[in-house]
Amino acid sequence: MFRLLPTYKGRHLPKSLPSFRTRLELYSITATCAQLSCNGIENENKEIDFEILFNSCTKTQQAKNLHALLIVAGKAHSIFIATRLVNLYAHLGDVSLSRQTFSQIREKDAYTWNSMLSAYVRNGHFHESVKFLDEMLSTSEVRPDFYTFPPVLKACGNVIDGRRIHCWISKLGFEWDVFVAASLVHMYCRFGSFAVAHKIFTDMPFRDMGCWNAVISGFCQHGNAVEALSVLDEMRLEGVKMDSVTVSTILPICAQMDDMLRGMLIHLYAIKHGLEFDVFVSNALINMYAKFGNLGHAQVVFDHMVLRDLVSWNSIISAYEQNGDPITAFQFFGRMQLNGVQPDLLTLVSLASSVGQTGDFHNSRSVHGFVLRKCWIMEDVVIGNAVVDMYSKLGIIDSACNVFEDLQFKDVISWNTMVTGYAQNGLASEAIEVYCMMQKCKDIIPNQGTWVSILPAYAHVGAVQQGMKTHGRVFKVGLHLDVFVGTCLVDLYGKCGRLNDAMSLFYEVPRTSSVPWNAIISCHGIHGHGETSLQLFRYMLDEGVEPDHVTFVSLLSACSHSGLVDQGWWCFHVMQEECGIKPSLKHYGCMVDLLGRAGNLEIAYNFIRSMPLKPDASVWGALLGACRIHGNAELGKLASERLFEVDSENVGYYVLLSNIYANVGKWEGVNEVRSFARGRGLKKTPGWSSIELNNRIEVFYTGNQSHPQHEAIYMELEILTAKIKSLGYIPDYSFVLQDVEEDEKEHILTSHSERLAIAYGIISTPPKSPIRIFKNLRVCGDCHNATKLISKITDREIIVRDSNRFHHFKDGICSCGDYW
DNA sequence: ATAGGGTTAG
Repeated sequence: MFRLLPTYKGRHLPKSLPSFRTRLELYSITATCAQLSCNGIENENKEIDFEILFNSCTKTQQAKNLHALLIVAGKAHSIFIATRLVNLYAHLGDVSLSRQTFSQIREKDAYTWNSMLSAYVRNGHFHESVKFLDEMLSTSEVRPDFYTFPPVLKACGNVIDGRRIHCWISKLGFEWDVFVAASLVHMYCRFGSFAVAHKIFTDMPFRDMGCWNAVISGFCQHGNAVEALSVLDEMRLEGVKMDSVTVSTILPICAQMDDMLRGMLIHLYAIKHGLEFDVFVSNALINMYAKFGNLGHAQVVFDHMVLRDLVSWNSIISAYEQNGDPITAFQFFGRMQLNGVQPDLLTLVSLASSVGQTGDFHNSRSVHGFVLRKCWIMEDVVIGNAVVDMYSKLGIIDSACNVFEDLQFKDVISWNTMVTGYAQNGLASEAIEVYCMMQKCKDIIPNQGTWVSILPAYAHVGAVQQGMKTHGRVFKVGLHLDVFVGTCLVDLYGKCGRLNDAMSLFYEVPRTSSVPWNAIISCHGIHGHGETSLQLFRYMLDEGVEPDHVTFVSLLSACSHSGLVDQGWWCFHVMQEECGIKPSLKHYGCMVDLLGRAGNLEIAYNFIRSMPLKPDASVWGALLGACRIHGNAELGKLASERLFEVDSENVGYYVLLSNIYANVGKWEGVNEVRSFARGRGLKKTPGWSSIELNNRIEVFYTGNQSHPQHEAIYMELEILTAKIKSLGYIPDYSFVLQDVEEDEKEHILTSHSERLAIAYGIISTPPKSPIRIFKNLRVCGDCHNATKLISKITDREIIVRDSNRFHHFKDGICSCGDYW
């Protein structure tokens, strides 16, 4: 029967020689055909059973081969066979082949048209399906029947199309078919036309489970959970029992409404009524328990499943990924592959997110490569966004940016992800730039996520004016009272030195979660108002808000900025004994900072040695910083040795150590550290300060003379220096870290970036108006002293935020009381 | 050979 092959030609034959694999498949189908044909084609009286061939096709190529075979066998023109082919291609996901086959059929009946219609719907080509229905209605070839309408009702994307189709249904008299009516009800509910839906529903002469479910799921898809539940109650009052469809519709609602009890009761119901082993029900249960953070229950449901499909595997993988256990998520992915289940787009979304959490560089490339090979990045934004997010979480911001730029279609979330990516990698100005580009896209409407990504970027560079403009926009849409947006605003005002504004906003946002509390506690902390932070913490406890690990980081660093050693110990104790939170490295770092800054260097060192965790760079770095403040070169050397064992790449620490040596005049030590750092290819982070004027951020680098007004700035600085000298200012050369002559030292001090920014502020703003400065590094002690006096002679408030905290200078004193 | 209502997402 392989005689069939030479005649296997025509437009369906592939142009090039089929691959070995394809040929194998071709032969196997041909062989089956041959077997059948022995008593089939040769014996004209018997029909070949093509059923088995249709059922054996699992890939488009196989279907094409079968199609070719059918042409050769002269069967393809049978309307029956041709319609089956339309369906086969549709099931395999290739609508264009369905359509091609459809067009080649000369005389089509309602079956054929209906099949093509559902081919579109099944593959998500909703717009085409509605157009196709119009085509069908305007042809005289066939008349639609009640199989025609349900799929297209499911497809229509707006209520206008829905109404149009409803008219046709009424005209043709199919309105009271149960399936058609259920589809109508569902469609109207989806678009929120509950009155119409309800009318059809109550007028129905006969209602089956499908109708009830159509109403309930219609409400759910419209986001109306409360209505959905009330229909459910109504249904139960009428004595109708929930089936597996009802249960799997309602379980996600329980998760959405955070109603664990109801969810568990429905789980019990499912067990009692034997719905437990329905794949949809089990999958919905896994997802629900995952959303409640109850991985144990999710796991039990998964383990008890007899049959698992792709969604089951995706659900358990995402359950672990979303609950912070990416390692287990990956293990399940491995098991899934061992079970021969092929991953889909959603699997890869979870994997990308898992990689983002583990920081696994190697797997990030695998995930990206896999997605590229499958061409999924072109098909769906979601996976593209997930990859962008993955790269930015790994800090590979260039790759993130490349993927982002290559996205064919970008939605709000793509933009938000990119803005957040830059912001969280410390690249606030790039984040702002991307946000500006986004605003130029007319079809992108910012949402809550947009504000949550851009506001921290503004806070980071101190762009309070732009931040306030955003506040206005947020206010217009009522999102300023959203916990997350509200907290970002609190943080913005706090970090931009407007504590009063931060406080009044704080009182407006809902305060039942720890999120806004953490922000306001931290804001008072960096302003040196440690006592206020502690007071807020007490209020928080009084209001019954449960503190989390972030709360204690904010509190401990607040204590540290204000030198509240005893209170810090108290917090450290409360955290463990009363809140049951195990201290993390961050908490230990804060404690070392607190003790060290207060001058208890020995205690800090012993504290580190008694830690149950292996100290990381931030812990040793805190000790090193304390040694710099208190001029302890000996312990500093020890701390730096431990420090470079765990992190030898951070320039900041080399600078600190060399500063310690410079401070005590050990210039050979300075040179040693510098050449060591240079040998590792590390360059000192240049210091800069910025000031926001007229919605623009101006940046000054230390010693920079390229500013258009630099002459005026230096002249102003000379005048200021002369004035403050008359008030008793003596330059403190211990902050000059170069081994140079005295007059050179004075020049170095006066051209520190913060002084340039302050002088610029003084000559560019009206007298007595406050000046707000940002500095990327810590303010040096000499500048601190000088700024105090400048605030006095110019009668201005000068607010300087450095990498560590706020300094509020007024009338010759600083809010930090020289403790910084 | 065709039909309604169901589970996973950045």
